[in-house]
Amino acid sequence: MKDRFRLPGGDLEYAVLAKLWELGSASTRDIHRQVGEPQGLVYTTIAKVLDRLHAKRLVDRERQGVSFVYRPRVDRDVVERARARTFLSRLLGATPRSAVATLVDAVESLDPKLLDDLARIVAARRRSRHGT
Amino acid sequence: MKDRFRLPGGDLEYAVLAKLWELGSASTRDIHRQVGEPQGLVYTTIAKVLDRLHAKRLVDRERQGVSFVYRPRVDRDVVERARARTFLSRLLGATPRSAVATLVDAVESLDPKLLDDLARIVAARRRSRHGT
DNA sequence: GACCTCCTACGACGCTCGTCGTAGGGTTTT
DNA sequence: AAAACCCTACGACGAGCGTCGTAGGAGGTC
Repeated sequence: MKDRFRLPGGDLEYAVLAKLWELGSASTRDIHRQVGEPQGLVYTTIAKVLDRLHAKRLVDRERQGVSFVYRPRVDRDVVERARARTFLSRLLGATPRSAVATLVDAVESLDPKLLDDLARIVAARRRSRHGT
Repeated sequence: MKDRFRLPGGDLEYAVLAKLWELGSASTRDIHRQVGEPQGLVYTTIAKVLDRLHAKRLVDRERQGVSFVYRPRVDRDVVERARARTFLSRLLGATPRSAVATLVDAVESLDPKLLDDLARIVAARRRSRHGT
């Protein structure tokens, strides 16, 4: 029975969590400097986000003197997969077929180079499926 | 100077809008029967959503006797493209490269058949790019 | 010891979206 | 006309998130 967690619902939550994956572990101050400050966010904003991440059981925290040190509690892959699924099923909704084209358009318009990555990855996935 | 609108932010808003595109025009009652009732939603919920869609300038309404008849004010393509871009840039975020793979995984896990559509569409897009 | 600094805890607020409830005003039915 | 019905307008509420402000503790500095 695996411990449940709730996905990060917003972009800031996700950015903070991503930074934690990157750093392995970090204090509120660390995260604030690296994620909050560049966006002009106040210290307590980051503290609150970390708090919610903790409430969602996405991170562990450990007291270190006065402050907390946070570290991810869930594998990045697991969260990212779930997140991608959530986004995608919302986007594709009821008519996946026709929406796939729109999705590809969006990928292209975001950065045409991504089309190459996309082609490569799709090809690989399909190949490995045939063997399955 | 094109008239601005705000994207539908939630799934219900989007579903209602999609139904309007499908029908061309419809009364609140129509939409309620086709979208609300199947989900157990009360009439006023749909009325409110339509109201917000109107406030977002996504639909026009016209009085017809006592009730309103709504019709889309913005092309489906335009909204869907914008929507896809929004979702995608949130999903891909800062590290598009690695996230594309996750995206493809999600597509596959949603419905493996979509991989074929995806491959086809990507191929077509890349071909037409080379000519560009 | 008085003071300054840093950290967390807690609560607030605004905005969005899903979801209703209710009031008030026409329309239809009896 | 009275009763029943339907429609919109308006307001509410809760949850999720981003965003702060402030209180109060714990430790270091003068």
